[in-house]
Amino acid sequence: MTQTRREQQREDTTTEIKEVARRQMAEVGAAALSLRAIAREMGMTAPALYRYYDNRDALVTTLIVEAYNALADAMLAADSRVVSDDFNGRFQAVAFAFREWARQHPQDFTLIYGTPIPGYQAPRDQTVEPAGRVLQTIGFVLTAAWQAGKIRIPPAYQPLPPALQTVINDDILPQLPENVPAAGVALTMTIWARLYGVVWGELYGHFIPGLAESGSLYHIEVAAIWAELCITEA
Amino acid sequence: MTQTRREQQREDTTTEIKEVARRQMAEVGAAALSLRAIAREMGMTAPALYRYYDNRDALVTTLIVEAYNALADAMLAADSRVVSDDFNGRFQAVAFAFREWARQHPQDFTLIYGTPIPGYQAPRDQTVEPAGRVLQTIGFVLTAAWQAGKIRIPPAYQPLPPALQTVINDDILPQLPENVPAAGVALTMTIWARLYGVVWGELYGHFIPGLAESGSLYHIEVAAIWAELCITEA
DNA sequence: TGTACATCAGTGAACGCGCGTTCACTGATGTAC
DNA sequence: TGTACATCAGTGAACGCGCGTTCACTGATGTAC
Repeated sequence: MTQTRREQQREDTTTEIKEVARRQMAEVGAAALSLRAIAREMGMTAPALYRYYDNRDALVTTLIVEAYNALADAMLAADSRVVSDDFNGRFQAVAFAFREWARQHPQDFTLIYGTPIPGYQAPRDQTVEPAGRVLQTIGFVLTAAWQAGKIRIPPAYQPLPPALQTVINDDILPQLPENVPAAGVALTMTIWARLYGVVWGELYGHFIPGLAESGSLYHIEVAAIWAELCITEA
Repeated sequence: MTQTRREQQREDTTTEIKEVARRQMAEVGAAALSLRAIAREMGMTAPALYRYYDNRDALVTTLIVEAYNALADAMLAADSRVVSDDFNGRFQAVAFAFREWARQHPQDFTLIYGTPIPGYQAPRDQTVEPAGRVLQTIGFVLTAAWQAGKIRIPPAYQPLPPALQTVINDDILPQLPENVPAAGVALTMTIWARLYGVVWGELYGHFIPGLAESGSLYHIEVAAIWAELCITEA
């Protein structure tokens, strides 16, 4: 089924709106994203944008969903480039893809993981699933390594506090493959937090200015995470 | 030296401006902090605020500096409430004070560690020192525990990558007490990142909705950090 | 192939609102003699 | 204790700018016969 000229143009314009929006987020921040400014940069008038998005929030939602998906895809792609039984290699690949994507798309990374936009409420039915994909990508590698007997779940995760155990059992595990242990879900989340914390700190200078480029701290952290999990045969 | 009525009033008004500003940050976010809105809420006209702050950015800088200091003070106070040779207890106290303060002052926590305000450039000569106090509070406890031989610096930190080693030696160590090892500085920063990552994730729902209240994940993470550092005598 | 009609992208004016900052000013508070 | 003067908090009008969204419209693209 081929596209008519009109459909083609509509697609192009939609793409351009998102591109311009992302560029503007980099300049003025997501909170100040302005339909009028986007239209101006595109040489259109603002009301024309309402042909493409119901309102400003709908555009933001699209940007958020695409950002989560792009990040998860980048991580999955990195994982697939490593031999599947090199679990340390796969974890490193996924972890560095996370950082790389953040550095290449700081405005998108900030959109999804930075301060929420005041007054904007993300529609859960659209954003929850893509947001979960990022965590699942980390969890996927960990699960594989764990099932292969190459990593352990640290003692601090066992037993889980009852409240956490319940939430994970009820809300999370049903949506995951079988054989994923509840403690592994908790572990995945804290590992995400570790990666995120260092990337964010590098990105916005919460450590030492000028340190971000090298990524030294991130290298150390990724190595430390694996060392903590890895089962070394004496 | 007693204050005149005028000085007293000036102080009160200055305090009130900051209070109102913080409340507004909670509502609309730091990026949308508005002098006119603050004045309105105080029953004044906007130009009057220029008697107290040179401009909007000057007010923001004050809020940032006070937030860093309040957080560091809360952590130091928590530390001082624990017997000084109970290093695990002190670390837990400091770590939980960090989380508690974030939960009680989410707008201030977001101001200092969230997305930077677009167009606002923090004056380094005012913000760097207070920002450092937070990291130093963590480092202070770790250093004491390390000097007492109770914790080790994990192998991933030794040797440090040369670039990192150089920056720490040149820019950081001169401002710290003697006997602080360079690897300890790096460790302090990644530990901050771990605490920060979990707190941020809880605060803005990047894990599981409804999980934040219990703090289960944070408990696990704090325990896991100490377990990784602790030297257990067999 | 040609004509009549439907679709829909984009316009331009308007509504009602917000902002930071400046300026000349009023009037209360504080001070020096 | 009383008077003259200096200080300074706060006002109100103005400048020049921004925003999201609505509405009635024009004119090009696509479609059915």
